[in-house]
Amino acid sequence: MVTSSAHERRAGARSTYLISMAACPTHRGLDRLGDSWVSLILKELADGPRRHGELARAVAGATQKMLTQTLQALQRDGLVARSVIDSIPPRVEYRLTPLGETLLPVMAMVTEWAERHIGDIDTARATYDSVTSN
Amino acid sequence: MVTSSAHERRAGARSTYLISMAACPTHRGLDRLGDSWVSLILKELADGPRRHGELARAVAGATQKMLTQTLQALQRDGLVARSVIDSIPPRVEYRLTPLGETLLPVMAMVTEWAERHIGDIDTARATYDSVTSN
DNA sequence: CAGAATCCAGGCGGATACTG
DNA sequence: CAGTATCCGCCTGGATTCTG
Repeated sequence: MVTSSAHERRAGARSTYLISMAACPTHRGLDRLGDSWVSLILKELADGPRRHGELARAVAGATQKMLTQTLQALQRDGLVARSVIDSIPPRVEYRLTPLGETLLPVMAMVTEWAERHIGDIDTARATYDSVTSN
Repeated sequence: MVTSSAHERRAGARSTYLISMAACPTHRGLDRLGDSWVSLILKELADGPRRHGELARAVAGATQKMLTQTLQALQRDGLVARSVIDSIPPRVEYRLTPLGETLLPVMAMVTEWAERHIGDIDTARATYDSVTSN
């Protein structure tokens, strides 16, 4: 099993605070979106279906392992659909499900925010570092 | 140093693919927001300044270590401001910076999406699991 | 009360090799 | 081409203890 987040897992181990956060949808949602390669994959699939190999190239930097793993997680959550056209060689296509498409506007907003403010963050970071560590 | 994301660090280690993702603002933004406790802290600070202890209680489930660590990261990114009113016992207040406040609409949208669709995700997940593992 | 410091298990993700 | 399986180092985050 590849799916449940670190928190879910740990929450299962000890008994406490299941209540306080496990049920928070926002937290859970961000947990998915934050999952390292999700944003890149989603961005790629936003333009239409992609084959496995195409994704591998587009999302360069992701290990093949991570790519498959992430795609499976997205599939499990019903955000991405996988279809096999078995021929030789095999073709596998991934596409957004309708549910997955509802994510695009959200992603767009995050992107807009990030592009607008990433500079401020870098500045703040540089300032903080120079003040702190010298 | 507590700050740089797993990817940044690993990207530094090996030389490849710095190009393809390190610079993507969306990815970087989500990397922050996805940071496990950020959403909960932000949610709390959205209603106004909070003391350390208040946050500790509100974000129950976070270790003291994680709380401090996350707050420092947010501070470094210029999203949260820390002010010390030194008295005995000491008071420390955290509040959103103006930059941090620009995040609230984004968070709101994520929250709305999550609340609306988290059910679908759970359904999809249950279906997937029952099909896969039986 | 706020937080820094240390110790340590367990999980994450990279590299590699192998199947249909 | 698409995907699985195994091995393993490193980082993350929890528990605990100690200051101002």
